Amino acid sequence: MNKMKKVYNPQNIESRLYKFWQDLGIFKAEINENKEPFTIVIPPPNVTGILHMGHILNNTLQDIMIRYKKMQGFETLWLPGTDHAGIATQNVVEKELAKEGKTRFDLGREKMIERIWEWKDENGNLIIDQLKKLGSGCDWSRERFTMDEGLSNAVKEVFIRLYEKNMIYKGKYIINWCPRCETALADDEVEHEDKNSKLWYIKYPFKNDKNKFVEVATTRPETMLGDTAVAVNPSDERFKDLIDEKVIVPLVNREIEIIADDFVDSEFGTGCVKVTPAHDENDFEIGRRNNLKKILIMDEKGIMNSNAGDKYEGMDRFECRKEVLKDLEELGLLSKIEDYTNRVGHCYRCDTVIEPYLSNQWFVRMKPLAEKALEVVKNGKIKFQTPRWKKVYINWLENIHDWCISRQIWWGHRIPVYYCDDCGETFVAKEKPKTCSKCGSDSITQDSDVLDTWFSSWLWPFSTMGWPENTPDLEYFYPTDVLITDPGIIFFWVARMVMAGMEFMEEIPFKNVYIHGTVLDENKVKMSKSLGNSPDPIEIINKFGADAVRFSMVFNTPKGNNVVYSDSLIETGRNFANKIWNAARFVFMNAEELDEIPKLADLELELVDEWILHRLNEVSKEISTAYNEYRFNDSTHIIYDFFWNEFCAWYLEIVKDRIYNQENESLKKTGNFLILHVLDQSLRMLQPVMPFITEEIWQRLQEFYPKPLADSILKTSFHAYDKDKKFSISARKMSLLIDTIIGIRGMRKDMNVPPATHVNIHIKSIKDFDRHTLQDNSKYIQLMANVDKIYIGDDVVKPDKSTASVIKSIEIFMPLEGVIDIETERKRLIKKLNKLENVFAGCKRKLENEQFLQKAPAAVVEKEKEKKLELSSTIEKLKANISFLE
RNA sequence: GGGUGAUUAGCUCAGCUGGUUAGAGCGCUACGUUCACAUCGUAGAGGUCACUGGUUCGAAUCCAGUAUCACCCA
Repeated sequence: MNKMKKVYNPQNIESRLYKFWQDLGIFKAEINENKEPFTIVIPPPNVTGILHMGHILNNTLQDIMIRYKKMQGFETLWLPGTDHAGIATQNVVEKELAKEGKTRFDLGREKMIERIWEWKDENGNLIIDQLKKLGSGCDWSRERFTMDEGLSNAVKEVFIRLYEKNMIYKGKYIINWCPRCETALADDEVEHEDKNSKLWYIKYPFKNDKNKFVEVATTRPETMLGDTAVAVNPSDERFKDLIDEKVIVPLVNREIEIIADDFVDSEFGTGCVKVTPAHDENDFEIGRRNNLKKILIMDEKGIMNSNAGDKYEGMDRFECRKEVLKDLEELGLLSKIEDYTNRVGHCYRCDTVIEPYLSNQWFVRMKPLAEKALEVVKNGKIKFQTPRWKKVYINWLENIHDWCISRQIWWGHRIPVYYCDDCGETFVAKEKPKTCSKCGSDSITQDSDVLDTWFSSWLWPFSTMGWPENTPDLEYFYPTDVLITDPGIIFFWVARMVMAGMEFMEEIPFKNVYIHGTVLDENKVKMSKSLGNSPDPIEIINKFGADAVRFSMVFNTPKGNNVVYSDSLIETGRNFANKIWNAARFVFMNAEELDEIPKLADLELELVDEWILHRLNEVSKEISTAYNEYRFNDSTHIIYDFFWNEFCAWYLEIVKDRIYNQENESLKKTGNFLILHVLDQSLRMLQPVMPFITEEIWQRLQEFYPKPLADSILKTSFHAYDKDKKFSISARKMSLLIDTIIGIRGMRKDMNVPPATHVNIHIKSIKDFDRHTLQDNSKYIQLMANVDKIYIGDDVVKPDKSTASVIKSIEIFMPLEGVIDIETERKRLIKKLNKLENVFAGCKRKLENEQFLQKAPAAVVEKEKEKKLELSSTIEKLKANISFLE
């Protein structure tokens, strides 16, 4: 066997093992009718993306479920892939082009798309490789990309089906326009940011009396150039008489009317609102209700056009804002400027300020889709494992707007709509028609827009499995079991995937949704690319090991809550990995190879053996339950405590003596087997979280078995809870011994007795159970508390010059020639006494309360009585020991 | 403006359907290198569970309100 280094170094081990798993084909899912499937589709990362800390958490959780379920005997599939990220990817390549002094228009559509494919082939795999470094057990043979042929076909299919059901329409509406990307965006692609801004009050003169004005307030004064009305609330008494009056829009000298509309909030500004139907969503609605003209005053780049007037034409929108204000000021029409905080929309891909813009776009009618998506969540068919997000989901769907799906870019799925250049007829089809069925023309042009990237990823749970074909994969693996993702994506994915699943598969896409927390930096700020506050996870993996990163993230992320990241967090995992490594190292240094694997029933067990088997059994149940309930955080704490504190700190320490000194061959054999057995079982329970180190050690462990159990730990099974393997009495005994040992250690410390100094101990114990337990296992006490001679009896008396301690009903005395300081000793005991007396008082009060005795459950009352009895016994003994000191 | 959540040890947080002597990790203090591990061991200090009411025999836990903070949507 290779010698194990004193400190665990994950560096070489991890990459070697990932290759080992792939060579074994261990992540490859096969359709197997004898097994139940367990499926997860990855929320496809962006092809331009690089791994950030959120991905680490997200993919670790998915991997844990996959690995755990695999060991539970499920046929597991974790289907990976990436999405094409239309705007983002095109932006990346446009930036490259800019360096060469070119734009996409220099290349032309076809060449540009070719160029992006090249970029994708070269760089698109970065994030996939990073996922492998993390250890993700994805089935890479099934890897998908949203622009694969199959997935593209699914997109066309869906567009056509919706179009034919009249659920897709084209129309001129206000949409979110990014003047830099020069495309429309959906509502949820806009990020709102609080901005310290101004509210400008502008006077519009009346047509008939240039010395009278109405005053409006606005945060975007440049839009006044496109105003086609001023609106007031019809019930606002102040302005009743003004309705239908005509006013003049300054600077452009347009004559507009004062109209009445319920939408106007009388409290806001002056109560009179300027209306710009072509540049504001609410104004658009007002315009629609009142039949107003819609005047577009800027172009696709955010440059003012001729409608803005000669003076402003050609100016950038923000430049124009300054000019407009200056000019109004000069005319004396700017009456007031107030500080104002408003929410300004920004493009989620390039952070440019969004312009609400009147534009001809394609939309999906969402209401009918939303209804079904609401139903399956409300009736519990889809379960949110973190329930607070269910409310967010429902709230969004109940207030849903139609979805703008067209984008004015080139990279993506081109809209499968064709127009006859001659007669204008529209065709919706997967392939371009050769001739126009109406006029026979062969001059046919495809719609130039592409579809929103999310229009392909909402199909992901089934398009990746071959839909619209009815494939065996779809038959077997769909619906998937759980979607694990972060809250930012509830609308983009979760909700839309449910809609798509219900609409096209007539079946939910996943049975569970697990929304995990967000990774924050040390100042509790969300990590983001633009802030640059996210560390490079790969550097962290290189520094600490993937296992350490995985473990630490899960260990520190409570269910559904955020995690505050710092490097020191990862030290928890690194230290734990090192602990596991060294425990294994100890086992391997001391264990002897087994000729055969013994049956537990044939082994002679002593107390500590029964105890550790008992704990192993209980812990395996707790962990399984935790995983099944998606309590990842709990599961890591349970295994951490068991391994570190119970197995290492107690079992291994006690069993050392047996291995080194014991003469009883039978017990020696037990110890030898159990250190291997408990290590083996612990590794299996840890495997989902820390796959690398557990595999590495487990492989080495095989050398102690007559023959290897399997070629990978992933092919073994998780420890199954056995209710017949409870050793409750032994657990009680062990806990008494542990309390006693800790008590003695505390006495040493309190009395400043160096650990190396041997002491003798006298224990008085009246209860038979306690006394026998202590007597039968006194060697544990000697070993673990470093005690020489030990006297245990019901008639033990306190030796001269000794310090005392009372543990429940047990009195412990430690003779200390010459070192006892009466005052120190008194303080020690009185401190303990005070604490217990407080507890006792509370206990007594409860039991004297008639209501409590009558109304509390009998078991609770009984427990309280026992507690009181025990406390009074301890207190009595403490008092006696204090009185000895007087 | 609407919605969702948070407030427990110096820091980051657990504490599920009310009954614990309120826990963990990190940090802190003291002591410790008889060799699995100093990425360690042993022992310890540290909390009016944001505030005010209410329900209850009993509230960190349930309800209402107040304050502060965070996130999402308009």
